[in-house]
Amino acid sequence: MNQPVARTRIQRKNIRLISDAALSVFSTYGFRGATVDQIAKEANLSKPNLLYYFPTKEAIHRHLLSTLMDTWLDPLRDMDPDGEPLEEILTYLRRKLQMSRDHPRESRLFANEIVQGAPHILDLLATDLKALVDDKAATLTRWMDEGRINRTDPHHLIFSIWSLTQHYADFEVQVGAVLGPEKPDPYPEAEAYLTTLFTRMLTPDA
Amino acid sequence: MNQPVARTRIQRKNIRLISDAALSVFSTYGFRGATVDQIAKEANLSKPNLLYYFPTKEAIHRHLLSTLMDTWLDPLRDMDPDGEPLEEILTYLRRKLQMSRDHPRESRLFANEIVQGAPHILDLLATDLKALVDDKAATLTRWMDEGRINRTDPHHLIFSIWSLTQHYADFEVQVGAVLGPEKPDPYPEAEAYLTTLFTRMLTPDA
DNA sequence: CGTGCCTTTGACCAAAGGGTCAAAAGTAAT
DNA sequence: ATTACTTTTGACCCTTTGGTCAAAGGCACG
Repeated sequence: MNQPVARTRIQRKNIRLISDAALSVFSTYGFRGATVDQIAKEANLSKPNLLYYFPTKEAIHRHLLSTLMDTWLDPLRDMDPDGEPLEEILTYLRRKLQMSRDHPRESRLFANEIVQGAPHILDLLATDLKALVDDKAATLTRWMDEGRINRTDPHHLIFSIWSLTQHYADFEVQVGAVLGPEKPDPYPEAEAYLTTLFTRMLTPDA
Repeated sequence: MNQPVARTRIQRKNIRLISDAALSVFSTYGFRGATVDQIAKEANLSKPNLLYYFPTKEAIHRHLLSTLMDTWLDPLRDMDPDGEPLEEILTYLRRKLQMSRDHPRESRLFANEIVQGAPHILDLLATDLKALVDDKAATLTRWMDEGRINRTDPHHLIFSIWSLTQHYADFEVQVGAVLGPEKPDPYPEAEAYLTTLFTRMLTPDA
């Protein structure tokens, strides 16, 4: 059971339980701050039972990160070079925002990992992620060359979409504290604000 | 030595050493992931010696957070209700970006704290920070009423400045990995990009 | 129902962690 | 040089933590 390639029904169920529990715990405390006991308790398993499915704490963490990495980048991957530029970018923006709303723990897992120096995925960032971003940046540059969106730095454009959307998941408690209890769901306003922001930024000058 | 009110030269020196070391360690591993031994080693002190100045690990962390909180909010506090709106906002933006560049560890300390649910400062966020933001949001709203900047959601405008600027400190390794080693300093481009972004967003339509 | 495999667990271990303490080593002012 | 005070340290303690192991308890299938 070194890599969790689930064969039986029980395995599938428990690996799902553990992954979910670990996601909660790692995203709340970071890798070093999380404990195996805590994950086990959250999953309603005994610690040795948990370690029967994943040999080490690191293996659980690795499993989560690699499972999530792909999902996380899908929206960017799906940005269509042949689509209508502004529409493609706004769709990307909205999908990212939707991911913050629907999967805040996943977002915070990555946030923890990266804030802490990305010790477990630094190589992936410098290879896979860089390649994808460079590719999409080239598409953005072409759109700018064609005069279909305003000229600007494509990499920083992408960074800005990341930071703005992930902020609502990663800094959820701060957003909640500042907006106060009478505004429990900031996402509708966020979407309107961000749509305007990028529309104004990118719509070609007359 | 319950609260570090430095009296002697040695105390001042060691409290400075400890604070600096603790900043590095807490900002890299989060509160629970950090160890007292590690902070002590980083400060070139023995563990008992460190604990002579701060009674507990929590006390060091509290000391850092409360010391930094004020500094951190100064740029927003300084946004002048009687100034030129766009200029005030862009100055705020640039000062925040400068803080990310000059004090990335401080930024990551807060990022860790807030990503992990802000257990130690949640009350401050809901009181002091909320009050300050609400106050400045009112100023922004007035500027919009006066037609001096475009109308938009003032709270989300502030959130966007936070997220965009802090991104460069908090996600430093990711930015570095994506831009690659030949672009070691992203800040000039970031400043140009963000200036354009907010200028386009806020300059009143003709 | 018996056999063989999968799953679960209580007991245990060594290392690391936060923190204490009494005694030693400095420091400063007389 | 003495005195009174501050600073530093080695040794120690208890708890938490990541991980092991052998034995017990299920489960499926002929």
